[in-house]
Amino acid sequence: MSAAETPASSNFIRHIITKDISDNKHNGNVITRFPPEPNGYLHIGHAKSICLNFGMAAEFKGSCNLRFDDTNPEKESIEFMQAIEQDVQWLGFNWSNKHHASDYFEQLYDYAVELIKQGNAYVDSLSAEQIRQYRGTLTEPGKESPDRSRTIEENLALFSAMRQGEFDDGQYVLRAKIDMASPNINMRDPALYRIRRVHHQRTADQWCIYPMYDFTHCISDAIEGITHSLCTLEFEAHRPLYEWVLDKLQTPAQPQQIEFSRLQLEYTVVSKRKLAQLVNENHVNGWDDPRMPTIAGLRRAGYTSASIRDFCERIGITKKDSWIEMGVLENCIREDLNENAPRAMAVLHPLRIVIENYPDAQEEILEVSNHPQKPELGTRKIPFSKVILIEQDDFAQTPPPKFKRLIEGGEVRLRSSYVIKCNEIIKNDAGNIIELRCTYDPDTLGKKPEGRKVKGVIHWVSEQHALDAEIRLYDRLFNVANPESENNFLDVVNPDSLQTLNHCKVEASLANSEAGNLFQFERIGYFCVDSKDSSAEKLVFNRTVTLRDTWS
RNA sequence: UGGGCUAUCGCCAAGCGGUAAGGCACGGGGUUUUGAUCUCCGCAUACCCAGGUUCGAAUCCUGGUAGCCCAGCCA
Repeated sequence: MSAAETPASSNFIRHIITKDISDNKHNGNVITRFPPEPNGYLHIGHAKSICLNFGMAAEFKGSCNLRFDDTNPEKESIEFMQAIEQDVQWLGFNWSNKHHASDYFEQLYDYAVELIKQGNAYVDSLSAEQIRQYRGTLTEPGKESPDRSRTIEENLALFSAMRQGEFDDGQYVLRAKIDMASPNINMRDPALYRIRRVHHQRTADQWCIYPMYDFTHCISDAIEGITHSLCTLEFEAHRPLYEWVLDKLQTPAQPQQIEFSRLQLEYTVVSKRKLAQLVNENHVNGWDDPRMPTIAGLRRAGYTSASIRDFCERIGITKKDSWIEMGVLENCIREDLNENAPRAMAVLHPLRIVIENYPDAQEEILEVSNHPQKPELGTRKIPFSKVILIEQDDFAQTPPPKFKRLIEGGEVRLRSSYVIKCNEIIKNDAGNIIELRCTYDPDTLGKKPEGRKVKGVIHWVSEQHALDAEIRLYDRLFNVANPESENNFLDVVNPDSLQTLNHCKVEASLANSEAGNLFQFERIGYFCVDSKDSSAEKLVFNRTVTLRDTWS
């Protein structure tokens, strides 16, 4: 894991923690937490937060908790919790402790009672709509609720009755008594508890009142002894409230909230609501669709956890509103796979070639290196025979300038094999090229041809030995850099984000591949054996990313 | 036009008063049985703008400008 390595460049959070340690703040401890709400799958933006929280803890010999912020049962589920745990672990991190905000419901209730006893919270009977009106605007102060002057005894009785289920949903709400004229709208008597008769995935029907984020999060942090509560920038305006609550209550610790900017990645969306919509309206095939920026989607597409960690390291941590180019993410997986993925040959759009001077029944077994720069990755055996398949666009009847593949009367190198020459083009009645007649030079296996230069090298498979495969070519999900800025982001979904090729031919050695295996199909890109749909009977590969292409 | 935050190369990002790191992208050369990889070279007299302090400013001060966040009984 990269956490132990010396970072190439630092960030402001590391500076803060370093200084806190040298000041012996929090007794020199570093305890962080990753606190997702289990209302969807984790995405690449969460990966940034996970790497930061777990990374800082590891770097400073501290600890990091996983905490489910499960205070809004309407949207949450066990399925999401399980997926989240799996994704965090897959990313390579282990939490010190696993908690749930719901573990603290009883303590939270007691703290709320304490606030009421102090005169710092009250039960309000205003409707949601009235509260909104009373709140004022950005430029005008709000006005106080008539219930603000309720006595402590009344508030205590009412709050208890709220818990006992004596009121309807929405009839009352517990509010912090702060300042209805605060220039920070979040401080205008924010709601702390609401009545909601919803079955909770963990506490079942034990509660009919649920604490709000602003009340729950700071106290949960304090209970767990969190020292540095790292969150995204939109919570910046909530920090005064976070501190207000902890200041009023006698909590076991004084965590410090620090905000950083959330990840924005071009050509995708990173909002759980929108990702859920893509799934629910079937624009993609589930949360783990390889086009999704979810951890599960990236994993299924073939991204390694190391590449995602590398990405998070490279983009850095700041408070700037920044947009990361998709090329940065793609570059991370290319770098990993170039280094580690064994090579193989696959023909996506086959064109038949008959080698006229090759003996009919002959077949040779070629021993081919799995990686051109890493002999330690071994070799594999590839059969060569009279009829082979090449990529349709590796032949051109009227070649464009600088074309260095096969042309009529020209020669080309078959990767890891012989040099062939095209003698004749066979077309069908419709005028389409259906076959090429070639000859091979038997003296070019493993050596350069005599007296001439052959520039092009193309990949191929032996027709009779090749395996059928379905290959899924994925492209960016959206065709504009910032889909979120559209009136309706669904209008800019890329209709060609998935192209399924059903009659591809791959080399025979791939018969033994297993779900999740990664390969570089030479000259095409990196591909992953699909973890759900691939089988021995029907191989299915997902394109993770193309090779860099400086020609076309 | 309330409050908070941010502004360094096309995109990220170091820098914390001593004279602009690095990555991605891009351009060019070399190697190469992947137009891949690898490798070499180039790529901000300049840090949102305008003043000021200083021997010296991206870093400090003053005043602007632009962008982002906040008016859920969501998180």
